[in-house]
Amino acid sequence: MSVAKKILIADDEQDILEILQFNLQAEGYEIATAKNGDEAIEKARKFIPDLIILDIMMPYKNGIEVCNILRMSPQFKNTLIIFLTAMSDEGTEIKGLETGADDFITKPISPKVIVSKVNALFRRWNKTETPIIKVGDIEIDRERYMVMLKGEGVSLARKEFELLALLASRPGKVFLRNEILNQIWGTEVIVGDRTIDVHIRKIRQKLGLDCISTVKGVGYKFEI
Amino acid sequence: MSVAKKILIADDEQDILEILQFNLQAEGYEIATAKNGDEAIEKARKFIPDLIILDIMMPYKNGIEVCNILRMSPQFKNTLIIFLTAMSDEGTEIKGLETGADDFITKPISPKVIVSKVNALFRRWNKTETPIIKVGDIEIDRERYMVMLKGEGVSLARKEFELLALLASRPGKVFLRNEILNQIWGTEVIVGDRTIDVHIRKIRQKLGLDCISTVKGVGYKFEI
DNA sequence: TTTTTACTTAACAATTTGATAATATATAAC
DNA sequence: GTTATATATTATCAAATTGTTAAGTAAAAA
Repeated sequence: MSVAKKILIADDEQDILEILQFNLQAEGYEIATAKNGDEAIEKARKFIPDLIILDIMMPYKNGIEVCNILRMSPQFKNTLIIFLTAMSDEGTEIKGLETGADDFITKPISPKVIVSKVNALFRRWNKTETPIIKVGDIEIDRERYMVMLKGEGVSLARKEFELLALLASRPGKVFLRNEILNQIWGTEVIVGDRTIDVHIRKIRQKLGLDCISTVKGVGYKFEI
Repeated sequence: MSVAKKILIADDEQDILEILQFNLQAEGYEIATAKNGDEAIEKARKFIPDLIILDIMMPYKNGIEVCNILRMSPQFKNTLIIFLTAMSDEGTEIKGLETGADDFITKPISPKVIVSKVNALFRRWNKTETPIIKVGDIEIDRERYMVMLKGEGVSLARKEFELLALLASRPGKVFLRNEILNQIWGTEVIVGDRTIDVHIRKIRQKLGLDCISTVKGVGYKFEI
């Protein structure tokens, strides 16, 4: 199973924020919210979402401005952006699409429609995006199920690979043991306490590199 | 620039057909039109469009039915489909997306919006599919159903050929067993667990070359 | 009809993987 | 420094996965 996709929602109406947050969380997405343009930019930089839902009309920088600013930085070149627009102002819609938005949704919004669109966007996006993670000397190619260490291929078993890919998907972030269990083993399967350790050990052994560090009492993190 | 992309538009309202045709033609697309569901299917088979714009409400098979029928044939597995829906009938929209549509547009339509969406979709989908795949010493001609190995023709049975062509369509990518089953056998047919293995074995045998590698617990990939 | 070909399945061998138990080691708390 | 707790390490074994061969079936070709 892959990592939960992150979505940032920016809207000045509290109701909409809550409705969207609730519905998208129920689909398994990880959500952050912002109440205005400036906050949206700030949160985007911290949260690094895969998708940003931007209301066009917001105080302190509108959605289009936010989109333009974010798109300038290479970090957000490939981030999906959906605009939320109050009326069917055609000019705005077009402008939005040309700014680099990937879709737009007209208010009043319907939770089901939004969830559908979001799912569809990710489905499509998954196909085109290259799932390669590069950190330092390590290159993790989820499509090829390959790990390259200084150009040399290292062969990991499935669980090992998935575990490494999970940790490396967000270098620096500490993954709780529970998080790891949920992501790799799912909620149904129950495995013993030492299972994660053993897999971690095998990864360390095979990579011969100290890139996974233990945070005692908490979990593990990937770092160079 | 490559060959003009082909778009089939199916709608029972003459006005809409004309407006869309005019606008999309102006963008350089090659257009075919249909006035009802049956005609849409017929034209699709002849015209082999890259994108189909389907009105939901049409006489003789509605858009969803057309979509379902087309998606059954592997020829249209990767064709883009956009639904055109009259009112924001939420249920229909959802159903459409789950049927395999890639997007939907709500009437009343705006030519500009549609052109934008179409352009955006193609931009995203721009994975040029060549009928001939060349990797190393191997040449796979999907049109002629022929495999050449170092200039020598190798004769593969149909399933073998399709399997090889699928794997070779993206060298390096690991295809999950499920993916393979869906692509080659379709969702309806159910075959045993060892079927894929046996075909893989035959391909390996006939090619006498180690170009398909197993990723245990995951699937197979084509590599030189 | 007979023969050939393509496809699928069954059965078993070979291999790999994943989980656990048992023990050792490190780290934090006292 | 000692104790308690968490993690590391290793070996072992069961389960899951794939490889291989042979054989059966149905459709196409001769």
